[in-house]
Amino acid sequence: MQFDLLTTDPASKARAGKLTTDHGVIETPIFMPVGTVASVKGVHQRELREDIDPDIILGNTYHLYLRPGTEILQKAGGLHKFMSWDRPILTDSGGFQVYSLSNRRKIKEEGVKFKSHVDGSMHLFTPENVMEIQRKIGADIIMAFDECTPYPCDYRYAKRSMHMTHRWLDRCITHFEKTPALYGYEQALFPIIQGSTYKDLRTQSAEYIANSNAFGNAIGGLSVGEPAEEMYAMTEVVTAVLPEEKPRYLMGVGTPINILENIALGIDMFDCVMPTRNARNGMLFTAHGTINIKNLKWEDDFSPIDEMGITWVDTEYSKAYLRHLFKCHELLGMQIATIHNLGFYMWLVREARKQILAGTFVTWKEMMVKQMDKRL
RNA sequence: GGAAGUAUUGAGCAAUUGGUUGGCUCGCCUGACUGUAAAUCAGGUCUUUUUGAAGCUUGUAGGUUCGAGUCCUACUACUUCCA
Repeated sequence: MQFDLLTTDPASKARAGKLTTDHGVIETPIFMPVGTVASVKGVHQRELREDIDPDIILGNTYHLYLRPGTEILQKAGGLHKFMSWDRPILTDSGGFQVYSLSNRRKIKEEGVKFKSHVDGSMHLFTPENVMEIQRKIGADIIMAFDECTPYPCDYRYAKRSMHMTHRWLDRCITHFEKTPALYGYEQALFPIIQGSTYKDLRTQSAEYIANSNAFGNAIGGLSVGEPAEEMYAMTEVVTAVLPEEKPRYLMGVGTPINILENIALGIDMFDCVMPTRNARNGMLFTAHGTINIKNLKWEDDFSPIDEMGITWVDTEYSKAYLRHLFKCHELLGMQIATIHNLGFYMWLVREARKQILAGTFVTWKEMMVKQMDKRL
């Protein structure tokens, strides 16, 4: 696996790079669609490949461990084969579930005891077994097991949690190095910076994570409800510490505007459920603002979903038709909206990359941020 | 022609022995959604009002009663059964 930093924007900290994996090249900055349980909800792999065309997608360790389980995934020959996706995959470790399933788990130094949201059974996640599970899932990039703290989070807790995440990282690395890749291609482990919204903790965590000398570095614990300004402030603090020559992944972000702002701060990789989830709930992202397609005002608007026509669905279908599908709870509506949103997100990061390479990123970004900050 | 039953806010249902109907579900309208317990969740949805609040309401018209969606009478509409 290799990361080549191609350009750094002179007017910002934005970067364009190239991450080469055994499953293909990832051009950064990149947005990674989320496919939690071995499916990017609402789209076929063929549509994903041909219409949306992301360089990499996400899976989730906690969810895949529960269903179908590591045994099945191993029998299948790994997640790529199981889900028929031959491009790169990144798996999150389950650290986010420590946060989002907070009422069904207990955190200890040893690890986290989970009550399954599927059948209520008890499971223990430790840095060690999370590495093993991720080896068996077989994603190209795997994540360290961390605690994603909520917002707001008091300083003492954030500090204690951060240190535990660091200790967990050491255990992750030790165990990762002890366990071989199972399917004949390389896997890289990304450590995760925590520290909530405290600059000193973030700096400290970034230093610790940078010292682990991993292939790439991730920023976690953001986009959990804090104001965007705080998120940007934390990104800035952290990127100042992280090595230039390694990819930086901001986990769980975000809105199109969040993504552009964080690209400007030096982030290379993003993932977020927003384009897919919001699509299923009737929200469309466009270059000119967001659309709630369920709104009455689209009832007789026969103009294309999106004049830009990034994906074929944009011009194939009208707003009135898409609204109709949503009002009737037709599955097709969610599929169309998902293809549209993911197509738009991919266009956004690809265009950002072009602008960075052309040296025009900042002007373009300012224009886009202004333009997208609207409801249609 | 005869008999029985039903009538509540867009729809469908609820509402103690008569004791504040405006409660529920759906629909509709509007929000929300950031490493997916999410095709989910929240709010609104009789009228007037900017809020606060005020007012009207259980097919129609009467009656009994301190008090009627609930009991009685007539009418109207619908449903079912018998001719």
